[in-house]
Amino acid sequence: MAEAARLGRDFFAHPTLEVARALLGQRLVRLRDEYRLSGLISETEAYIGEEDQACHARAGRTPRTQIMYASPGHAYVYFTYGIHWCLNFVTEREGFPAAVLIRGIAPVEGVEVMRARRGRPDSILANGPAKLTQALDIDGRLNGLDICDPQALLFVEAAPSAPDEAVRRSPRVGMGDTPEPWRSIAWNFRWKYPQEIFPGG
DNA sequence: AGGACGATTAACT
DNA sequence: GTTAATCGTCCTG
Repeated sequence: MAEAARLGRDFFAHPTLEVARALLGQRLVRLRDEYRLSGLISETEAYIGEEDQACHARAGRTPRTQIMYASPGHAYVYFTYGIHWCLNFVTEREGFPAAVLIRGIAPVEGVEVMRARRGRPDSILANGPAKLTQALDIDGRLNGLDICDPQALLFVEAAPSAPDEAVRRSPRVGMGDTPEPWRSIAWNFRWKYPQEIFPGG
């Protein structure tokens, strides 16, 4: 089976809500020396501009948010709660801070390695933003990576998009004291894929 | 310089 | 449902 095409910059150079929706079903791939880890993206969330009071860029350009102002197709990997790493892909255009948070994947390749890394049941191997980064060995070393670079060891491969009837939209998770309308706006996208194919989604 | 809190998770009761 | 873990980031003074 030939390697599928990596998604290029054009895929990410669109309105963030469109990119977040289009990513459902695409294959997130992490290459290591000896093996390949991958999964189909099952949940995403959009963070759009300095006005979005849930977006890290609400504070403007800072050392942390600088990468969100880069050209689309860059990885924004941030550290939170003193423990966890979360993965985003920069969208839209250079100079405008926006990104899609990857919140879940359905493991496909390297499941044994993910099991070993996570030490948890398969049903909850990678169904959370900080779970998938642990399963795929993604951390701050990958912050700022251009995932459209053909040499990159983290990228997204083209795959059939999730069908419309299986996509659900809801408010973003973990909004805490975020003011309205940002707290309740439905910028979370989830693929309700068949349980019999990928338990735990 | 100090403190509150976080785009979370897992282990409790 | 509640809470600890654990520290970078950002805001206040």
